[in-house]
Amino acid sequence: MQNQSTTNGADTINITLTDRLFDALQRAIVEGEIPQGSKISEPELARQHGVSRGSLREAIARLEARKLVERKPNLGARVVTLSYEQLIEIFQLREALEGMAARLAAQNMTEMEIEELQTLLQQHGEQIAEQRGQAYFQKQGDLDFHYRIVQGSKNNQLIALLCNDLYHLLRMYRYQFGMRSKRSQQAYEEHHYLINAITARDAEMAELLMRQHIRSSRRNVEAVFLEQL
Amino acid sequence: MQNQSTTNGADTINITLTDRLFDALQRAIVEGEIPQGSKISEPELARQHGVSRGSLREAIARLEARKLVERKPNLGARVVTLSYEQLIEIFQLREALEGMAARLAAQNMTEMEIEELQTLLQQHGEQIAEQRGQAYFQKQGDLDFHYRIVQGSKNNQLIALLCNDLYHLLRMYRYQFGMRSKRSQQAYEEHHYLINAITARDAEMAELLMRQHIRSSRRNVEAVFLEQL
DNA sequence: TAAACAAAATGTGTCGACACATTTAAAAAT
DNA sequence: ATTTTTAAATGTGTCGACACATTTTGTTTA
Repeated sequence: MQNQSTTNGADTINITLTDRLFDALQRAIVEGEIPQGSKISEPELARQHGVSRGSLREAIARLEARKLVERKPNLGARVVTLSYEQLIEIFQLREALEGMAARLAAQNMTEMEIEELQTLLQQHGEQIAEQRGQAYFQKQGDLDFHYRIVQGSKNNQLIALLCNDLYHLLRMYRYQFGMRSKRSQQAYEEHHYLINAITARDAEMAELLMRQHIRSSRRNVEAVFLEQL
Repeated sequence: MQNQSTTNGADTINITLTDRLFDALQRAIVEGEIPQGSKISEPELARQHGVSRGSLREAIARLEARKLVERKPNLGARVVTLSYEQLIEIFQLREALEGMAARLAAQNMTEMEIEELQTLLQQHGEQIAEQRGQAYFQKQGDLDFHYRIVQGSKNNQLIALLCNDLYHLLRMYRYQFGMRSKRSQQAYEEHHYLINAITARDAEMAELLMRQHIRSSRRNVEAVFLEQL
């Protein structure tokens, strides 16, 4: 999930210049190094990275496909501006997609994958118990868990959509909105219910629980936002 | 739904060369003019369309983002090869996404939009009754209906995903696999139930019915495929 | 004849340059 | 001083050219 090279399955590691550029720019945008809404000057960026405009342009085109930048003809490209409304829309998307992923995972994960998932969850539990490790858990642990379930669906369309397209946009929100949440304990419990449903191969229940889980997460975000106003 | 110019919202109509190229290539691929799995030679295609390789390359990059072509570094681009497995995966995606769209549409469509949808459906009914108009109905009518519901969700992420990304890939399957179905009468009835749920603002039911509708459609495809073997 | 190698041909990745559009700065007019 | 017009500057869209990788062809060798 962390640093996949986007284009290649696994064969060739990050060869082309455009690939590296794309990864670099994506990181810079997601982490806010290049701020929201800022205009991207092709000549300047190309110079900064020591590449030609052509290569840069292809990289920008890919960023556009992932909805990290918006481009208007003859006016150039701007980094997207995140909004509360869009975040809610994304949560609705995730509810539908990851719900289906959980359903399929309950049907298609191997016994070994399920065991590994249980092990992972157990580690999370220990971390929470030990150090009340909120930091790690919510930032990486939650993502890991969801990631494995998506993979477990064995549906390549779903996997590509969630792990390539949506994932980075979501990461951008986490970075730039902070996304603090005191839900780690509850999230852990919800993960637990989910894994039980998957272990029991109860697809219907798995989907239901995943949707509830994501909806709870959304409500938490809504609450955090409201108290900020 | 038919020939939107992809990049622009509505302001500027298809200006850049790359835009036109992209639309032309997309059409050619979807309709099978450029056959599945065929290799794309950049110099040749560029010459045929009378453009430079640079412009063509950007167009190909967009096609890649829509999963209509696959590209491997230093080996070039190929038109995707459609498969039964992938089609099933797409149906699962649609079940999740359009189900959510129906749910949201029941909540967010205006009264006027609902009335228009009813009018549209009524027209479909007449066409079916009159001429047993299978041809039109299944090809365009069904798409129109689904399209309006997706729009009615008012969720821009969902709309972009379904109407831009997935739509053309699905169209490609319809073109190249034939996709004949004797389900038009039943599909019409299912649309009827759906519109009733939306009119009653019953979001839960709308999602359920849409998912059933798409699942039926998938089963029909599965059946057609099995009898072809 | 088949396999291994070498050389030519083709194709992709990357670059720099030019034409036109847009924005910014300056000058003119009210 | 404010607005309109004009000109300079910057930026995007498009092109053609070169370097390197891959494929194809032809040649040599077993």
